[in-house]
Amino acid sequence: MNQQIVTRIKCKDCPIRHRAVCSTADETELASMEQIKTYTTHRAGEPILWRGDEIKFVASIVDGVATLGQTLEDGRTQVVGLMLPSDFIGRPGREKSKFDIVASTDVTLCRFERKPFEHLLATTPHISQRLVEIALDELDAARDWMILLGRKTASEKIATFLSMLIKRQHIERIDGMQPRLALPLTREKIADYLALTLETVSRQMTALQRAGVLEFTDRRHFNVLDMDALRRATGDDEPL
Amino acid sequence: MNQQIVTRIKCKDCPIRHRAVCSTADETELASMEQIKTYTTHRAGEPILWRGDEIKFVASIVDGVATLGQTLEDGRTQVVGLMLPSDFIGRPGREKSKFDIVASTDVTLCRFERKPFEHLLATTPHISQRLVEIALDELDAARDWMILLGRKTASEKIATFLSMLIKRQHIERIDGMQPRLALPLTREKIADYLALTLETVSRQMTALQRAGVLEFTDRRHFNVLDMDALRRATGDDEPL
DNA sequence: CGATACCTTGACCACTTTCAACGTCCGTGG
DNA sequence: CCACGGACGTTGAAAGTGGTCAAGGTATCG
Repeated sequence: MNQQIVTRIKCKDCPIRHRAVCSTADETELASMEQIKTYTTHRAGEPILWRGDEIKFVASIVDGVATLGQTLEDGRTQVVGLMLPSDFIGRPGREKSKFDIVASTDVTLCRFERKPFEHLLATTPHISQRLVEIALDELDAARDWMILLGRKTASEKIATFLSMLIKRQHIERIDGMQPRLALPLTREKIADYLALTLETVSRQMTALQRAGVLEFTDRRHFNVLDMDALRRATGDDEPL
Repeated sequence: MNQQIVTRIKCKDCPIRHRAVCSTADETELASMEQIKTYTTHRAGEPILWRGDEIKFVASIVDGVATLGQTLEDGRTQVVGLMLPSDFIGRPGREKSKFDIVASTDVTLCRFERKPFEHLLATTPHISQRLVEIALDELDAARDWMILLGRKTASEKIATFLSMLIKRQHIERIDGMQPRLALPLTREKIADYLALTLETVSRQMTALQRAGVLEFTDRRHFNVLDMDALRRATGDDEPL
């Protein structure tokens, strides 16, 4: 698993303090979390947890991007979730993982051993309530992704994916500046997330560029030139 | 909304008593639920809740089948969840529904007004814990469906759908008897659930019948002749 | 008995995949 | 510093799966 323990950061100074599972914890509760947490890092491409593995820990993503994936017996794969900073990994109350979790960029986790965390949950209503909210939000997100997978065209899928990245990374247009984005996934992983092939992903991104909607500066970075056009291209009736 | 209030059934005699949100409630807790519950019925085809509607109530499905659906602006639709008896409808803590909920067969609900139910949740840990389990199970189910939508072929989708019906309705093969199934959805709704067209659904079902895997007695009922073949046709590596 | 909703089947077509070749970036080691 | 190798990405042509359009069949309910 090749993880490294890194220097502890104080919860107070944590970049995800106000969004993660700990966001509703008060000072005392935060102190007890601080005692049992560990930071670990995983290099891009490394697995964090395989399907079928025993779940020994849960964690919040502090930095980086990980994917939650599934595989059919003949090797077809589907990414079923994209985990960004503040997202929660693992499942209290479950022994084994149903999904592969893989670091897509370098990832830093704020990690809790499962048993102590379950104890914390049982004794800290603030944290368990927050976990319910997180689970319900993920359920909504999963259901939104189902209409994308089932009913959207390749170009709508790409536009929706890029819009989602902009939204979830809280990237705002500041006075006329065009939003600049980094793709945290390879074309192949994007394809696995959108249920396309990597060739189709490549072609559709090229098409969006040719249509003047965006402009790649290199293969992992682009500027959005026409945000409204991008939104219209998602096929959704409301801004994502 | 055209709903009818029907005679109350005692919780003790309720067919979903041991599986629904109330399953972990003790006698006292059950008594307080009994006080605030109402039974309502909805005829096949009637909407139970539209997207954007205020969520005035939550409910368990006692009998029948309902679908949870979404629509794109040009009318493309996707069913994102199939609600069977004991499943939970509605979202405590949310003001508005994100999905259309439609009765697919005649449906009987055990219904709670949202506010009193939220009060119950806050004061009854057994019930809120059960609701978390339900939400996490639904999240897993949604993610399983994502690989079906994204990566399975039309015939695998049909086989998976039929296998799921058999599993979720707890239909067992009793001494050599072949499982007999009722389809609770029209071909069109099945298509909306599997992200196919109704024509493809029809063709693939015919193909399964011609392959000797199943046998339709009429268009809404069939016998499974070869359960193993059906499982193999799902594309999954483990029996669903 | 007729109207309507539901289902089946066929022919054709389009979008995405597949297969293949080539191009580009980046890290490593000579 | 440059050359090599491997991973990643682009583009083109051909093929295939499922969609679309169309016609006809069947069950059910008034």
